[in-house]
Amino acid sequence: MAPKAKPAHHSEHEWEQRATETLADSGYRSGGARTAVVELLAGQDCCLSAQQIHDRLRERDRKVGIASVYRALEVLEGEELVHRLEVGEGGSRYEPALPGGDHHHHVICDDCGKVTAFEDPPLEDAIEKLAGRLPHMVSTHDVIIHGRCAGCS
Amino acid sequence: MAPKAKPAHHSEHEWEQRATETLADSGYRSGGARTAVVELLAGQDCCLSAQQIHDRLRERDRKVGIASVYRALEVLEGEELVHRLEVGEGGSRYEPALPGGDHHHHVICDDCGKVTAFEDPPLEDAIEKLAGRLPHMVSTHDVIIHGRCAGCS
DNA sequence: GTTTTTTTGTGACCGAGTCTGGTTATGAGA
DNA sequence: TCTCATAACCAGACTCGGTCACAAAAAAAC
Repeated sequence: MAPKAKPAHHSEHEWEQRATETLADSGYRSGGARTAVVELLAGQDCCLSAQQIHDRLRERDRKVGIASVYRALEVLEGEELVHRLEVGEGGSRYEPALPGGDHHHHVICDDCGKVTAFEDPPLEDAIEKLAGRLPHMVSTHDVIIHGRCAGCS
Repeated sequence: MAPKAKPAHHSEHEWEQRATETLADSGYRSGGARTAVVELLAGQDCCLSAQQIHDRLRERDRKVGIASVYRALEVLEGEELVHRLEVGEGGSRYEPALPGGDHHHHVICDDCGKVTAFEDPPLEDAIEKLAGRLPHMVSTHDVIIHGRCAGCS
């Protein structure tokens, strides 16, 4: 029902490959910092903050500047390769955008701050129908559920 | 379908009254700044940023400090009288919380930044059912739809 | 009206995110 | 392979939303 953390499977490498190609096609050069960010994100399935990305890269001895992380994320978001979401607590989070609307949403524990992903087809359905009724050109959507996780009750 | 800006009607005064009572019951004294914030919010039906609240109060010659605005909002959120939401673009927004789950969600135009409210019973329904399936004690939820408004297309 | 306690405003402060300038790496063309 | 224009990089300065600390002002309690 609520897949916790899917183990690495092929779609992640697919994403990395797609990302690399898309960036090249759009005329971006292959610098170290951006590549490192793409590699890290590829191995990740749920959202990370820019700071987390920065820290993890340093742990792996990829000394990229924080500004480069933001720049890379900005480019990736522009190419619709990552999805940025605001999750409260001041600060955006980023996750790889999988193709074909295959996406999940997030539950936040207001106690411990833990973020968990979930998928729910009926919810997607309701949103899709709703999108047709709005006078907007709908591109993406985020659903954020607040509550208290099992551990904090 | 998507009510733009409902004219002031009784529920707003109800909210103001309820807010005042709740605050008094919880032992808060009636200072000028918090009262001003409550009054302003009561006349508002959709979300405002702290900065917007601060500015509008100054326009009305209520010289409240920005810290007081944040403090008032923090208290009101704690009493579940206002709902805080993250809408992107760095910064929270606040709106009066109407009783009984009677709430709306928001569409953001990624071009001009305009925020519009909408209601959608089927969506609420899907979320309610989903909440039962999650291992969390769900308290609130936000749905944020990104797109391009009619004016920006 | 005096005392006690909350509330308020100011200004210093913090941290996420952005911008800038100078440096380094990339890739295309000779 | 060498050159060179340009993209990408990093560090550090800066912006801006939000918080903290503290002294002054205002409520309630007496």
